[in-house]
Amino acid sequence: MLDIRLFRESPDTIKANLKKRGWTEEEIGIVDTVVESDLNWRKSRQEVDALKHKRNVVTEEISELKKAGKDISDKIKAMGTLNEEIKKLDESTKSFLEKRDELLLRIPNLMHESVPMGKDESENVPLRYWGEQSEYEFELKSHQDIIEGLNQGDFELSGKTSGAGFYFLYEDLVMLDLALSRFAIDNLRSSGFKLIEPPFMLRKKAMQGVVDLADFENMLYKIENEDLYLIATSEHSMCAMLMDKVLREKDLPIRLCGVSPCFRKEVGAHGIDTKGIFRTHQFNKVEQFVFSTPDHSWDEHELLIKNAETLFQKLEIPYRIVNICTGDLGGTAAKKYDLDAWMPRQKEFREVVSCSNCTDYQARKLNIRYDKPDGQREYVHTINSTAIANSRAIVAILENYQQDDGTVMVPKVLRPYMDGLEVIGKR
RNA sequence: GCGGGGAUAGCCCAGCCCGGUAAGGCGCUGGAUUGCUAAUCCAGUGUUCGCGAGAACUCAGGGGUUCAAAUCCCCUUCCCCGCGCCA
Repeated sequence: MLDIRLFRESPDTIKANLKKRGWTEEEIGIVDTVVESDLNWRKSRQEVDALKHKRNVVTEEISELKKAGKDISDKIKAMGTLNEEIKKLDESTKSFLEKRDELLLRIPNLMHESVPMGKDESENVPLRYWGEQSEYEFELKSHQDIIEGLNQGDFELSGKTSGAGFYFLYEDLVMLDLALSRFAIDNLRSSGFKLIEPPFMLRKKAMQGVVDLADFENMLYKIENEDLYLIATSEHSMCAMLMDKVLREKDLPIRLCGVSPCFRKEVGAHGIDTKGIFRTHQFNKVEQFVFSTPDHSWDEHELLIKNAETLFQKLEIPYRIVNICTGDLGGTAAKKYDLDAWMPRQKEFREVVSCSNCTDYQARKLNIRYDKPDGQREYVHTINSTAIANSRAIVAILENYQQDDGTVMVPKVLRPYMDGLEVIGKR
């Protein structure tokens, strides 16, 4: 969430940001409502503080009188009515604050100036391209057909057991999945990232600090009768793991490499991706996550996207980097790059990596701060990026590395992780 | 799941029995002193409100008793030890 001080000092900054994000004038009115409830709270707070001060003074007097052995019944009587007033006023003060904070949670992050203006994903801006798109002399197959044709997985069985959006993978594709994880892990660890296997479920309090409110409805699976949600990425666990902590500046940046399955409801997802493994309710992913000082978070953001690019370059899969525009940027991020891999069969670039700087938006919700040498205490910045989203990387490999006989070459860098296997054939 | 012990500031820890408004240490910051460093000494070091003087809050979270709660009572969460169950 945003700093309440910004609403007091510069509400127009927030309004301009909302406008860029495509909010209507009416929706932008929420900013004034926040300012108003903040004023109400502060006013009410001052009144109740004055009464509490009075109470503390009387308490002190009673203590003195009692020591002196004098009568205190008058004082105690006055205290009764005072306490009633305080209780009443305390409740309304609390409700003003709750209203303010509830509204505050609905207001998205301030965007970086380099985020391009645009109404939706069609106006995202490609920044650079890498790799050469191969020429194919034969008719390319979809990744689903390749998987089923080679008997390396099954979607009908998973449909029966679990519904659409799940998959069974067999043999070489399982090994490929594991190889991708290990490939990404080894690269990140050698760059100094700390390897983490996190909890796959989080309490609401922790989850709320990391995600948008809407995500609870559209993305997250809840465990029945428990205060637990399945993570949709290890970003969630890694970000929440330091909630309520005060870090030291010398320990920053903290660079983490998370490995976990990801669970997503994908409400609203429909159409071409219903079959196959491109968009699923469950997949494995290696994630980069950084806690940084505000001064360095933009450097870290660039570092993470570079790391992701390095992985795809080593996999020899053509891609482009896209700067996500104002109208398509999620509420938590201040700026986001996508890495879109070239899919020769679909003849288009598809998102396989997403890299966001959330600045202090998550840190403020989770209360993650750091001590500066001058004694000041500030919120950290959080930056996250996919390293490899395995199922999507597999799709990219199947599309790019397929051969005319229906088999698929294994990218060279993955072969050491697959007992030297060079070609995925029929099982 | 059962029994016992815990949760206090960035970290460690006292106070709880016996209610009177968070002590001390470490670390960090500033200052003094000193060829330099170290050591030593002094001061500061939770959150919020207030232009300010100042004030309120803060002892895992919530409720209660009381003029007054870190302290007494109840509920919840988490951690540790033992038992049980278990990949």
